[in-house]
Amino acid sequence: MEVKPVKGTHDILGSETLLYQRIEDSLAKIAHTYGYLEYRTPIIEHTELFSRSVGGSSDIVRKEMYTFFDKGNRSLSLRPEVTASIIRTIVNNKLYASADLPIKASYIGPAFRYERPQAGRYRQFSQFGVEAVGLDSHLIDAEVISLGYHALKSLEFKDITLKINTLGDDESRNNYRGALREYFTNHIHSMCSDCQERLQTNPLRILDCKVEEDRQIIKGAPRIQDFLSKASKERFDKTVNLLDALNIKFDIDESLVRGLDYYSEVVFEYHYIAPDGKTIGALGGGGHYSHLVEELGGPNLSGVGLSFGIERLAQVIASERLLSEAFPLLAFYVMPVGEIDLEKIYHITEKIHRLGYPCEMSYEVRPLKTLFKRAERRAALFAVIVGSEELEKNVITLKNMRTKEQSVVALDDFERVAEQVVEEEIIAIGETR
RNA sequence: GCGACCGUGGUGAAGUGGUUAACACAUCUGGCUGUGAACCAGACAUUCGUGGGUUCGAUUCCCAUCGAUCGCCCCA
Repeated sequence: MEVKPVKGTHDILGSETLLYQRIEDSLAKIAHTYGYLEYRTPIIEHTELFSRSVGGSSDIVRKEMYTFFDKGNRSLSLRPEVTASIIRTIVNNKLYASADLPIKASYIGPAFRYERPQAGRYRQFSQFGVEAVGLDSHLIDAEVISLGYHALKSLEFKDITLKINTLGDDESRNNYRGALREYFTNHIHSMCSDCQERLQTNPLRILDCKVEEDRQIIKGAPRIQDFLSKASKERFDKTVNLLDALNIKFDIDESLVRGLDYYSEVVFEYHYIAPDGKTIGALGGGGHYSHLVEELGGPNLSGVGLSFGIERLAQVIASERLLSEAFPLLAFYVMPVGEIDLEKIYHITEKIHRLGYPCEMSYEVRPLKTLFKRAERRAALFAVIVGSEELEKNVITLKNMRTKEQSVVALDDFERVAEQVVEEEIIAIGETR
């Protein structure tokens, strides 16, 4: 009986992995540029960590967590996101006491949510993100938003929609939440069942509802802008003005709420709309949090963070053919010809490995026709043809797969020729793209 | 959690209640002792996701189940 992969998981194989590595390298580099160092935390945590951070009223905690009891009867969960773990380790290690603030952490790794898989959504997926903890300023909010924006730019995304909103501070939100409850209570009988539930749990979420009839009602709802405290309003204006000055385009979207309970003040999401109009939800998003550190047992420090879904990035990059030039190729494919000692061919191949070039040999003698097909499949730059004629003279026949030009090279001279010819070919290929 | 649609070889796929399950690509063998094309001949699914039912007979009809894909919800 064949064993299938677990629903919502996926294998990443061979050349696809090259794309993932390319994306991850690019993201890590951006984070490093902004001064964020990578933190690696476990993928299993005490369930309590997430119920206290992500929030008991969030869908993520209520119905999407992989929760189980271990043999010591501890309730553990696979992490549905990484922010909580980063904050936990900052608190555990009391980094706030010794490090300069803000503490800047980046992360990359798997997260798990039990949802129905669909386009750009998996039960195990990878997140990249950053957290800046311990500085309460529009400067750091803008920095994180800018970092995300430029991360997408570095991956050659062109049409990014950046949505921004503010949820205000505690005072603003309490007042606003009360006003929303009051408003929607009068209309709730004609609204969808989800909204009826949201009215109890988190009325802010009603603003996100996609049901057409409900949207009409939502249009008349009170707006957060009218309930913002002076401090929140000023802070948001400063953030937005700074982004303007940085030449980052964004849309203010008052319906943007986000499903994790710990956010306050600025929140944002990055969206991509394909030329054919298709979307796959948010590529990434984040926001500011005021009480998360305290909630997890640390001092009263605020933070701001963002995260991206690697699979979603990869999906767009693959379908829009971004980054197509970036993949490493096989430099040499070694082809044995005729009746020949394959060990001698292997020695030549080993020599090329020692020089540091990606290289493979055919482990069997096949018609050259077949070997050329294999070389093509491997996107090899050069064929190295070796038969008894070559072995006798201590040479190899070197053929450029693209131009089909062919020359005979002395084995003793191979290192020098290879260096020159590979470099030239990489440049030439770059120019034809 | 709700809904739609699908499940035939390595891949893309056609098909029918009844005897050899099309076709194409890929792969392999040979025609052709060493150069990527083309051509020719041949090989390649004891079997149509899994389990059950209807039937003389099921890949085809029915039910269940699992899985893929997509939409809603939510989010990455």
